[in-house]
Amino acid sequence: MATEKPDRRIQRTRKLMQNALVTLIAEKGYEKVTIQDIIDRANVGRSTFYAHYHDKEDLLLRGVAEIAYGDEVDEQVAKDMKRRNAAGASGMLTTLPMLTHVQQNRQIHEAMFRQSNENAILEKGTAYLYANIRAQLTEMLGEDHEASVPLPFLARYLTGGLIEMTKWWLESGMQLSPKELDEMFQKIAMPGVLGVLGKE
Amino acid sequence: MATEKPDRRIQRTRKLMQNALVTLIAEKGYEKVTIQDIIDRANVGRSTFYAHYHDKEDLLLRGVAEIAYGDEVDEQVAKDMKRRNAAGASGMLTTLPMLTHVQQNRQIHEAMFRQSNENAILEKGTAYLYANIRAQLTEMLGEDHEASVPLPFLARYLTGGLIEMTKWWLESGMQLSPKELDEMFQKIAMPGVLGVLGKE
DNA sequence: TAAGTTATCGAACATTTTGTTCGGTTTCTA
DNA sequence: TAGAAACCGAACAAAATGTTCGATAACTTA
Repeated sequence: MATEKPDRRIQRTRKLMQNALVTLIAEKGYEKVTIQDIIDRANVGRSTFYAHYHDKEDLLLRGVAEIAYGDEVDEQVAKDMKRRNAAGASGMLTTLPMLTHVQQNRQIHEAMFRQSNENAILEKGTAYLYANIRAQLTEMLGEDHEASVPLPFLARYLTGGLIEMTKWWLESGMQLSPKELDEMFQKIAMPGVLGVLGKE
Repeated sequence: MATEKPDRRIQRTRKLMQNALVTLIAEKGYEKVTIQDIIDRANVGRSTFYAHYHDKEDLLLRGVAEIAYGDEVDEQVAKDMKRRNAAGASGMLTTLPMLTHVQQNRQIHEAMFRQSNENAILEKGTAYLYANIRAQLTEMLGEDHEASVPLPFLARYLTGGLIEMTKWWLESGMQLSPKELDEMFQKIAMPGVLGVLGKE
């Protein structure tokens, strides 16, 4: 599958630049990282950078992202999924391998999410939505009940689902009315919500 | 609440720059938009831009984001929520006002999501996760059943929830084990999934 | 291990983008 | 209509990007 291993110098240089980018993102955020920062941290020449990657994003995608979501990971997850099928775990989605993978590659994922927080306007919208949802959940729960999962966790989950659902809506040309979309959302979200809130 | 209305020239100039940024993001993506692009499109002087905003992100946050998630919007949603409470719609989350708002401010939201797609590494991870989830759903559904919502919609919703949940996990210091997190996810997600797949 | 290939270095350079300054002009408010 | 405030735009400094090329160092393979 993988082509022959390249020259050692190439491997070294690329790994140096990949690590440099990841740690720099963790420190100051993706946008604020300059090429100069990267080559200083990696201690490689300027022209060397451009010999490997076209620009910063190229390094991120072809370099860093492959560590997190390349072929090796795919194989690992595929293996874990087979094991899950063998164990006969139907009625649930297999997400454990992915969560384990996040734990094992924590730094890369922190860099990844750190970058996502740089989307200022989306972050503001997300925070707004989260606060709204969380308030509603608190109200729904009342004082006499206790949820079987942390409320912030539940609110974050719903916020993320709602936003991704909205992206789908826009990307697919807004064929549905807000009312139709809302009904679909209630249908897939509420059973689980009512369950953990002890309100079934 | 709102302070006295500023000079007309200020209102005009800011609106021009805000619109310029939104349309430019829609065209070429946030990162590729330069200050020069903005002032050309808005047809204002260079120094004028810096008289109002510190940089591009400042315009996005203090300018554009306020249109989408400022005080006026808050009031609107609050009003709609009160109406919903009056209608006694318990057992569901109030998201319809937000969806309507997205529909009414489509261009801004498209710009917002367009920017989020510029996070190359997160996008790759999301696409990977989406493909995985969608495949699992297809398998779970089988051939004899039909889902009551579009499968891509469901898969996107779950993907978004899963990612936001993971961000929460990391941000809160990874206190829980992958197994515990997975169990919580199954608990809140699966009832709705099994419901729409007709597998209860 | 020697020969030949390939990667890296680093300085120099053109280009682009950013951010600031300031005197002159236009537009607003009262 | 007079004074205040905003806008213009050219000119500039500084920072970052991206390219080139000859010299040097490191690797591979026979």
